[in-house]
Amino acid sequence: MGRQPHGAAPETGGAADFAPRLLAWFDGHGRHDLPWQHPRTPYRVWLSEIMLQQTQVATVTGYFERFVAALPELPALASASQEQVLALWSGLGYYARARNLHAAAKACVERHGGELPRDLDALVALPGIGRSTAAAILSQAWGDRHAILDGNVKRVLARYHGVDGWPGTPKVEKKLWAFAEAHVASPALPDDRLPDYTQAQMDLGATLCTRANPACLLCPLHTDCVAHREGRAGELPTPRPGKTLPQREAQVLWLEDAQGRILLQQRPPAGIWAALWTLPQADDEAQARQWLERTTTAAPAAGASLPAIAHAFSHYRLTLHPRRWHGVALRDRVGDNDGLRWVARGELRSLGIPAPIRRLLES
DNA sequence: AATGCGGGGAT
DNA sequence: ATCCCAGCATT
Repeated sequence: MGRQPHGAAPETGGAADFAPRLLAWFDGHGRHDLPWQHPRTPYRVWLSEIMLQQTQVATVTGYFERFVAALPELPALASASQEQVLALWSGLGYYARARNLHAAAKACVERHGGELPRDLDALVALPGIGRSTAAAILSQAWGDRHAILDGNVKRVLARYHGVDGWPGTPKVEKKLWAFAEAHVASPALPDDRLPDYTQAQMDLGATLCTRANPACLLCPLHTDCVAHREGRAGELPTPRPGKTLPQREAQVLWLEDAQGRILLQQRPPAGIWAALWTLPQADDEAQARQWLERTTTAAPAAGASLPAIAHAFSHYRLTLHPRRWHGVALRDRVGDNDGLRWVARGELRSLGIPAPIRRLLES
């Protein structure tokens, strides 16, 4: 979409002003000191974008600092162990991101000379990088002209253009992509300002055009914003259809040996908490007793019950019922192939452990 | 087109 | 207690 031929058309005149107004606001009010902006290398931008998927900035910053301190460049990540990568990710959630990141780094060493490719399709071909993440990397690290469409931009554009419908549906998402592409193609967006433009959209969405209580009167776009004009900023974007989450229970077995080491078990490579280390888990008390008798010397009835732990996932709720035994040994015929491992307390921080289990063990 | 996949911040 | 966040992969 180019400039209007003469003057500003009443309905769409705001569209040509989108980028300039956003940039002017960004220069004075945007975030210019996020950790991945200094230096803004492709590797650091990539890592930040992956960590920021479905995760807020305040949660990410500490993880980002620790990760780049341990693995400062792409080749270091490629040659790191999966164990180290998962340990650095431990507590951040969505662990497939870490496995994909690791695999993508190896692919870059194999196929791209140890660097991220400066090409949208080549980036999207890497595991864990979709269209929006690829565009964010290219625009922020290289200044290339690509549109992003993350949660912030979806919210800003749904309001600015008055787009109805939940953005999770392909139909609505397609509309939003079209608007995002139109704005980034505007001649009013200077060639040298793509990194700032991309950051500015996310900053606006994160600081002013927030989900609840948007600060419309401070917004540089509010005079052209359809939602604001119609008093619907509070209703857009349309919320996701509600659903009641299923409830599940699990028994958690906290076993310590004579030296106070803790028995951990590595979870299967797929599913929830894939490949992470957790306390042995059973679906109910009967299965817990059976597993204890078959695998350990622990007397099932001797376990001390601990307070239940409520943990919410995005798709179900889990109530964990922990019990604890001391002075336990494994039975002779239990091999190493069960993914079982005695772990000293000091060793816990070097392993990928789900957040609620880590909290329990450190309580 | 729908679902699986964490954890925490905001209200 | 509820929603959803700098999404992507899989089915």
